[in-house]
Parts: sequence; C-alpha cells; structure tokens
Amino acid sequence: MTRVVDILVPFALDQAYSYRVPDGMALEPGDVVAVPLGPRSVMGVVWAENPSPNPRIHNRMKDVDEKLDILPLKSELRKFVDWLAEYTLSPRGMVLRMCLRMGDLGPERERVGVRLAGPPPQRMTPARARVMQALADGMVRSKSEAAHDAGVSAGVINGLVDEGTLETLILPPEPVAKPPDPDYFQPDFSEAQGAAANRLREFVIAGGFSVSLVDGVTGSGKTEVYFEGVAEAIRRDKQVLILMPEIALTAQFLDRFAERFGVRPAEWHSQVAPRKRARTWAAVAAGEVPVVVGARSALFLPYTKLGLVIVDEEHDPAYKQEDGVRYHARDMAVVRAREEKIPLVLASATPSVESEVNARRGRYARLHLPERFGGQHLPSVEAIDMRREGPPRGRFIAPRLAEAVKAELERGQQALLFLNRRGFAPLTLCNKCGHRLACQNCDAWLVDHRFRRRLVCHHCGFSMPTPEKCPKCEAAESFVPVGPGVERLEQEAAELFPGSRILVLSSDLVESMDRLRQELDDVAEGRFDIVVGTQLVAKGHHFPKLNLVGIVDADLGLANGDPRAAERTFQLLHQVVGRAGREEGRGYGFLQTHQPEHPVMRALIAQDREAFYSAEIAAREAMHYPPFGRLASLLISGGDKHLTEQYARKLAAISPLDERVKVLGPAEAPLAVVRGRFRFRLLVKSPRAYDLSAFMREWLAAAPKTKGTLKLEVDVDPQSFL
DNA sequence: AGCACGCCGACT
DNA sequence: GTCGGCGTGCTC
Repeated sequence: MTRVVDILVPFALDQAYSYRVPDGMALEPGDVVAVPLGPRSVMGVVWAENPSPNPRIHNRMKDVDEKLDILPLKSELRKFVDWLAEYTLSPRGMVLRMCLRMGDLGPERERVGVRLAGPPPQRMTPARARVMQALADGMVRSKSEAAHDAGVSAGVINGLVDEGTLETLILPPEPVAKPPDPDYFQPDFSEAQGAAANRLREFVIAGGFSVSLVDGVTGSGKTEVYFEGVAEAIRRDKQVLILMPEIALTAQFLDRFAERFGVRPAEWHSQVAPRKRARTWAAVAAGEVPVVVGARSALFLPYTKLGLVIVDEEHDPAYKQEDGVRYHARDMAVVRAREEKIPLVLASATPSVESEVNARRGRYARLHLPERFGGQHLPSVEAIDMRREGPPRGRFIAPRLAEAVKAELERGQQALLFLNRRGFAPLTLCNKCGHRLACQNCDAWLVDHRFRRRLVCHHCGFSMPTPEKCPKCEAAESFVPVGPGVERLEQEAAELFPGSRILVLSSDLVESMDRLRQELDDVAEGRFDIVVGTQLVAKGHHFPKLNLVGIVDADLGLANGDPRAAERTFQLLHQVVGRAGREEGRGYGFLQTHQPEHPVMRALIAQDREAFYSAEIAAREAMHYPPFGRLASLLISGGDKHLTEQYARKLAAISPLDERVKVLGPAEAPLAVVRGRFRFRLLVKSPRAYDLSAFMREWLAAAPKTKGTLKLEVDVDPQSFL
C-alpha cells in the first residue's frame, strides 16, 4: 500500500491536502516538501500521517515532488499554527505562510577576501600605499573592509589584485549572528533590580511555562533586568526571542544589547533584505542564532531550542496585526511560550489592562521596578485648564506653557511640544459658504499638509493640490484652517520663540530611516531647541537635554468610542511625558486639557498609576469589557451601501442563539466610507470563559457567500473599532 | 497565491 | 460571429 500524508500549503486553504509518498522518500511530519498544486509546484509542510485517505480523492491524489533541503518545522510550531488559525478564524495555510516567509537565498554569492601576498606594485600611489599599510598585518579582510580600512575606493583594491600585490581568496559566509557573551558586561543593580533579575534567572533555570510582568517606569532599567534572563538562557544554550513593537527605531536598542553582550543580536523585521532573511531563517532553524530581536513576525520563526520570549513594550498597539491574519503578537507570544513550555517576560512602564489584571490576580508574576535609575526623578506634571487659561482663538499654546518653554530655552534646555496629529490643520473650510474640503473616497476631511502643499486623506492616501477657489461657491482665498497639526504648531512656536531652532517630526516627513536617526541624534546633541512631534517621538529615543514636555491636546485620544481610549491615552501621554528630564534635575510636563478632572489626567498629574488602573479595571469589569468579557468584531464592507447594509442585517439575523452572547449591530462604522467602500460593523460580546471562536465559526459557516465587492472581515479580540 | 473557466462589450 | 475584460472558484 502506498503511504499517504497530509500536507499544508501556504495559501488561503484551511485544509491540508493528501499526497502519495513515492517509494524510498523518507518523510516525517514537519518536513518541508515541494508538491504539485494545480499546474505548478509549491512549497508545503507535512502536517500529518494519513492512514486512511478519503477514497473520493483517490483519483486526484498526486505524488510529493521532493523533500526540500530545509530543516523541519517542530511539532510545537505546527501546533502553534493550528492553534492560531483556529483562534483567529484564519485559514491554516495563511498562518503557515507566515512561518515560511523566509525570503530568497538565491544563488550563493561568494565573499571575496584579500590579503597582502605579492610584491609591491610597479607604480606606487598614495592610495596604494595606504592599502599596503592597512593590510600590513597579513590578515585576510573582505574587499569592502579593506577599502574602508585604508580609506580608498574598491577600485584601488582591485587594481592591486591585478598587479599581484594582493591575493584573493574565498571567505566563508559571515555568520548571521556572532555568539553573544552572557558575561561581557555586568551592570550595577539596585536592590530591586537585582531581585527582579534573580527571579527572571530562576524562571529560565527552572524552565517550564511562566509569565512575568516586568513593570517599571522609563529609566528604571527594565531592559537591563530582562537582559539578565537573556544571559541565563544563553548560558544554557537556549534561544531567545525579543519582540519589539517597531523595529525601525531600535538602533539604540541594538547598541544597548551590544554593550551588555559584546555583539549585536540577529534582527528580524520587514526591512531585512531577502538574502539576509533567508540566511537568518536557516540559521534560526539550525539553532545557530542565540538571540533574535524582531517585530511580531519573528514569532513565527522555526526556533529549535527556544528558551525565553520577551515582549518589550507589551502594551503597544502595534502588536496587533490588522490585516490578513488578525492576531495580537503579545497574546500569541503567551500561546507560543505555553506550547514551548518556556518562560515569557512582558515588559512595560504602562502595562496593558489585560496584563495588569493578570498580575493582580497572581496569574502573572510581577517584577516591579519602582524607581528611576541613578536617582533620576520622574517629571512633575501639571494640567493647564484650557477652559480657563487657554490661548487666544486660533492659537494652541497656552500662555503658561509658552512661559515655561521660554524659561527652559533661556536655561539652554530643550522643550518638546507633543501633538498626535500630522499636517497643518485637520480641517479646511470656506469662510464664505462653509464648505468643508472632504475626501472623495472616504468619510473624512482632507488634512492640509502645507510642507507638501497638498490636501491629504489619511485613510486612503488620496491627495490633491490645495485648490485656488472654493469648489462650491468659487470664492477665492476663502479657506481657513481649523484645528492644529504639528506643522501649524511649528508656525506658532516660531512666532512665540523667535530665533529658536525648531524641528518637526512626524511620520509623513520622514524621508528615510537614516535621516530620522540623524535628526534624532541632532536633537540629542542639542542642535535643536524645540521639537514639535507626533507619537514618533514617544518611542525609545533618549534626549539628555530635554527638560520640558508640553502635551498640546491631551484630550485628543479620549473622544472616540473606543473601549480602550482611556488606557491608550494614559499609556501614550505617560510615555511622552517620561521623555522629560532623564539626565539632570527634574523635568516638567504640562497637559493642556479641557477636562483636568478626567481619571487619565488626574493619574498623570498625581503620578498615581495604581489609581488609574484601579479605576479603569473597575470600569471594564462593570461593562464586561476585556479582560472581563470577550469581544469579536465583524466588518462588512462593499461598494454599494444598500447591499452592504442588507448583508450585514442578514448576518445579524442568522447569528446562533446563545443567551451568554450578545450580538450588537449592525451599525454604520465610525469610518462609514473608506476608499469608496461602505462599512458596517457588528460587535459580539461574550463572557470571559467562553469559546468565542467556536461561536463565530458556527455563525460564519451558515453565512451566505459574499458576492461582488462585498467583503466580510472577522476580528477576534479587536483593538480598533473604526 | 496562481490559474482556468465563466459570462458580457468592442472588434475583424 | 470572435477576442478579452476580470469576477469566481479550485487546487489533493
């Protein structure tokens, strides 16, 4: 009898397909193979033995093409794929695809090295002399290294090779990651830090599944503490995954890692070039990479001996993948650690309410770091009540904040004005007829971006030059900007603080990663006096001379109906205010707000984190919101409003009956139209201990097929409600 | 993800 | 009458 195995292919298929195993081909579950699929041959992974294949497909069944020379996926990873697919209601093939995004190795490219070997060249030049000197030790260097060391171009090196002065030889490929030294540098720890580090080490030594929440304010040494867990894992020859929300900004983090371990870790994120990606993937699978620092996709790498997972800034909303397979990397890291039976560390100065509740209930071990390192103080925070002491009309910086900024500038210190809004003004209207400039494709205003001289839709990317006349009443020069963006704030700051050097930082103004790093360095080295920025400035970068942070509109994130609005605002503002005064003396934060009595503002002013969490947790519990209840959302969208709404209603009507589950809606989504598509939402609420995925699966199985432009998107544990 | 098969508008 | 648009469905 021919042997049959079920093979999962990385496409939008939930089912594994059955293939015959040719005689003499040794195959095990987890092996990576090439199989015929339709007219082509694709990569797949042996998912299971199939002792009794379905007779109905006997005549269609094909043979496995070949076993590929790729290390197999361990059962833990395969189980993780199954679990995640089931939980998120995604096709298993699409989850597998995330594991196999390994890039293209392409033809092996040889690295050529050079070494001083022959006689000096016939004609000596200054450049050639420098090369001779740089290579005088007779050691082998790669061509580019040699050129760099000697300060010459590659042409000079090649010239010397032709002359016979240098000999070439093939270098072995550079390792993806050099081995980190767990004892390279031993930091000085405070008592609390030492105790936390010890507990982490114990978790790593003990092995087995555990979750720790390392919770400490910015500057409390969270990173250094969890590095001790990393060091312990390295000593035990285990692999470590460190997840980061935004890898692009972590040059500083990589340097910190190198200071502790002597070398930089391997990186994994979307910007890693395909070749490097392929080599990293293979090296991880071979167990040759001890530490990976990566974005959420690093969760799907084929580690062979994973011993520890760290989720840094675990509260960050960027961990939620919002398209395709919708998953939350922090939650899935917990699942992966459970599957691998290893410890997990969540780190944050402002933990998510979910993690905080788990810590309070004792499900997670809490490792609390109460103080800033080296006697630094937290900035003192004051509210500026915009109802009583706001700026004049058309201005956005209150007099008291302006005074404080002026005082800092006079002391040679820097100030940050934070406003989480890109562009010049969020709304432009005609003062003759009241017409508002809106996007043609979306239910949204066009944002005035003056630096680019365009009006831009932030939802679909549509943009147009600012028109000369009002499109409605044809009045000329009648447009007035309404509300501030960072560009407008810069204009105001330039008027208020003449002669100061101002830098505007927002994602749409970032030309390149290198340029951004350069600008951040410029700020750190004091080449700017005032930074006006969006949340881009909240992350990770340290500015020693920054002493004052002004939050221009602290209420901005609170207005929408998002159940996590308060939490998000608290986390973001806490992080931004924490930028102030980390080096010398005490920093100041000002919150411009219309509701200084709001729990978020009060907690920030009183620096009473516990009060905020207690209030927020109580509110969530009363509303049965996560983590005291579960949510799933359905987004129905389509080009025809009526058909879309009709389908949404139909869907609601056929939802399975279960008195524990509430189906809300359909309602028009807060963003009712995006890219010309009408959007309706359904929200599903269930108790905490309820299999909401199963409920959704049963429901969708009975749903009519979507036709035409109609699209149905399911999100279990949604984070965004737009 | 590809690729084939399907049914409605402008061409030889 | 055919060519081809891409919308829909299948791939063991």
